[in-house]
Amino acid sequence: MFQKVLVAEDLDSISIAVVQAIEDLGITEIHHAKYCDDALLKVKKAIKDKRPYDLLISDLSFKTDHRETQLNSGDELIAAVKKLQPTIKTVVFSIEDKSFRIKSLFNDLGINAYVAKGRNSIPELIKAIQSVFNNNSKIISPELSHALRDKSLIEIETYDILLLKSLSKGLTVDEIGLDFKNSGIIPNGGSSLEKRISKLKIFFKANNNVHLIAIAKDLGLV
Amino acid sequence: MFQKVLVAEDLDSISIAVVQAIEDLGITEIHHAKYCDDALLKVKKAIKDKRPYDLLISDLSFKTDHRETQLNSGDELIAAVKKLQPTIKTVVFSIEDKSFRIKSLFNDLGINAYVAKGRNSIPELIKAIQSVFNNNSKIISPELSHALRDKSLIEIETYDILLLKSLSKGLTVDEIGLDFKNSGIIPNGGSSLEKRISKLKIFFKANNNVHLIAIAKDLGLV
DNA sequence: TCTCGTTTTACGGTTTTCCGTAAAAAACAT
DNA sequence: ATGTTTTTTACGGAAAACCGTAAAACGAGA
Repeated sequence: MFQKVLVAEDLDSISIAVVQAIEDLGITEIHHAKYCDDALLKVKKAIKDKRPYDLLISDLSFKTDHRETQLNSGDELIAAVKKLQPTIKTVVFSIEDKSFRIKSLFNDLGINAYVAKGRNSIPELIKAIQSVFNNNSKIISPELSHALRDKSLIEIETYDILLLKSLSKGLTVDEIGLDFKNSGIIPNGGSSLEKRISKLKIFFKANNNVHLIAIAKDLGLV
Repeated sequence: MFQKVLVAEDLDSISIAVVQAIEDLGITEIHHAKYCDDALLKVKKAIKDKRPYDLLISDLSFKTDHRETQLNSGDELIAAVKKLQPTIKTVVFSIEDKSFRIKSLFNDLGINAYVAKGRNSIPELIKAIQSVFNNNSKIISPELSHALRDKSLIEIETYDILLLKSLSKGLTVDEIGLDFKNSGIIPNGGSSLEKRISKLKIFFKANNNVHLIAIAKDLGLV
């Protein structure tokens, strides 16, 4: 089994159970960080000491508080950690259930497993850790197994997200066009932007821009 | 200390720590439900057996899954329980941090304490339970103590929420007017609706309707 | 009942969205 | 190079949002 494990999780109510579960797996060296920044520091130190972590278990969203932080999400933490230690195994443990998000974790960040926090998630987490140790990859909670197969969101790209974000900031189409032009983003013609928004409205079955943003917010796209 | 306590919490990773914490308080009779419906059943049975619960600790949001449920949130659960047993003490333990929401829990549902899930929430939960036992009320996590004082959201009423919800469903102002007329909600004239929306836009510093709904979504108003 | 003040509604003009069609530009294959 | 397809942009008209002003309806107090 893994020797040295790091848990990044802000909620104490959750980290207690996670750490306990890992202990029950017979892992003795377990460290825990409540902030992404602290987690990264621990990873750095472990590498420096020539005793790197075998496994990182991370949440995705972290509460913001008084403290100034560099890294603000599990995504950023994992990206930063993998830069320092590309071979580390990673398991994400989060409440997030949007296939769009989960897919990008596997494809863009190359995580090894995704376990959704739920009514029976601790046993699932255990199984996922064991599976990752046996060199399996792309482990995912049973109730979300559809997420990786789900084709429906694959055509929503960064450009669309940026467009939705601009709309949600209250910009008009004209203003977005200018903004994109200044940032060198294409297409940026008013008509193209309208067309793209129109496509999104059809895709999400939205009646108008207001409806579209409401849906995008619900899906966690923006 | 309380004799008999019920915990309503869907996430196993959290309920483990909560139950442990309550055990450490010396409470021996602790029950736990993963669904609101189950929690209500337990309350009913306890009343029938003439051994009602002294305290209910509940989460607010519960995941939906395959199971059909009557009650879908902690709000609904607490309302239903208080109907059967008005004197029961209630503590809400949730990630929610919108002052609008928390205020309504105290004012409309009459909860005794609100503890925000966070980096140090288990000790806070313990303190809150002890405080409620000593007949204190309106206990709230330190980082949210501003929420009850916060005047800013007090003038946003049910009517405004309904209006924002209608907008977020993609209805036009005309359609909302008709809808309100059919439901006997006043005012329902197009001009009045526009004026009200305009007020909301000023209040929330929104550029247009799209922006307004984006903000409302962020605040958890709709 | 009358008056004053507030709320609700009506109306008109401007801007923006919304939704077609079509031209221009770019990407691609042969 | 040349023709074809796809993408991007331009344009125009109808609908809705946007925003100010003014009339009508309502409610409380004298």
